Amino acid sequence: MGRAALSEQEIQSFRDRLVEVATRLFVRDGHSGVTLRAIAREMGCSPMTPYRYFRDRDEIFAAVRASAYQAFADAQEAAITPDQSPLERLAALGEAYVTFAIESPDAYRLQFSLSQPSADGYPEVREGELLAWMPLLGAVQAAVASGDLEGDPQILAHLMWSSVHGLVSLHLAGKLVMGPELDELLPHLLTTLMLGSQQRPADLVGATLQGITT
Amino acid sequence: MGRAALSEQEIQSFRDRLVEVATRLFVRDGHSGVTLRAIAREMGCSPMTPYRYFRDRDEIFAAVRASAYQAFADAQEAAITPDQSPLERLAALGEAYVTFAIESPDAYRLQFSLSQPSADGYPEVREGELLAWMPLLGAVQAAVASGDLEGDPQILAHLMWSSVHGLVSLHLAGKLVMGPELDELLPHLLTTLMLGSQQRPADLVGATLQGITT
DNA sequence: ACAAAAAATTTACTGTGTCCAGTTAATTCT
DNA sequence: AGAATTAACTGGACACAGTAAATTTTTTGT
Repeated sequence: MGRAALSEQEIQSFRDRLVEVATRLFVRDGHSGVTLRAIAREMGCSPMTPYRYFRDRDEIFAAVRASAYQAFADAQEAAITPDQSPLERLAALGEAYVTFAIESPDAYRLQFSLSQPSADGYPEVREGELLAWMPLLGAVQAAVASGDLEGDPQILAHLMWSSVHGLVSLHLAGKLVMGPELDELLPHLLTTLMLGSQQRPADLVGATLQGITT
Repeated sequence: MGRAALSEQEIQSFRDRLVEVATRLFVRDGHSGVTLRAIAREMGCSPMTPYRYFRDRDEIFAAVRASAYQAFADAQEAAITPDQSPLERLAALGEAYVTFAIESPDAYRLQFSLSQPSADGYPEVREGELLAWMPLLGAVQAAVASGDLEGDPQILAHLMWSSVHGLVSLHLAGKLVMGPELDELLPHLLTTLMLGSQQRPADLVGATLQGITT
């Protein structure tokens, strides 16, 4: 009949390459440096070619975001080792979270900036979010199961996530310049959250976390 | 000689009107709806006229941001009443914080979104940030002075701010759809933070805050 | 009334995302 | 092998953005 349609494999490969290029541009030139035309120039194709593989600009950015989430989830997974106690694991996840945000601020911005278009209609993005969320949830569940923390794991995990996110977020936005810095605040935040979420003697939990986060 | 230069008063009045118009557009059409041309159309002047009063687009947005901070600071101030205990005051500030963010999500985004250009070089924005920060810092200082909380007020205030900011931030980004909602998380967050920041019997502080935030 | 100077507008330029019409290239049927 | 079909791609427009330069309008002192 006619020309064969692109195979799933070809489509995926083009998409992957484009996401890679877009990410590089993002890191190099920041948010406003990533234009369809710049991507196309960098890929050696016409500005319209990407439209065969993505509906529009938003879908391209959704793919880049999904990829960023994947990298983030990997970093979270990598922070986990079998020998950690639940609290140690929580502290390690917090550390990894902050480290990722500091080392890849653009990726982090891409994932969490408020002016990002919502993930509705982009299941890959939602999927990435869930993937990145699992390690923390698992660690909190373990901590509750072991009696290190008390409360609903879903709620506790949300509190920790949002708190650390808020801290990182303000740091990246350059709003922590007056007064204490991120390095100083993170241990305080973690210990405060832990202390507020359990019944054990405060000095015990505090000592455990201080040993990890400093 | 020639024509008189614009008085300081005229300049300020034009700027104020423009910020007002821009804010309205922001609320109505969202981030991408606010263009210089739309502002000019709405103000009944040519697209170039604003350039007499602002250096460029960034400076316009800085003015809008400063104004948003002002409104935010006002909301914080309004949440304070003389008869509140330190802990009640903290809870009230947290409530007011969240309420403002929910009711004026665009203003909030404008202030805190990560992809916002930094406040460097825009002293009015920095000033607004400081203004919005003072009530919380004051309340924390009072709470430490009264013995309700323990620790460095600067650090404690930062922890509270960033935690609540993180929560609101994730909510506005639509990332709290799975599991617990903002209404449920906020009281938990506040009590957890308070409990983690003091030595008093947990049930006492918890009861006080639960009474306020629900 | 006139000249000069500042304000405001018009025009034009570059760069954006995207639509549309035309072109190229690959595959299959005869 | 050759023709027909059809998907992939290209290049050129368009509408919109921010803004620089030139131009016009308005206001004021003489």
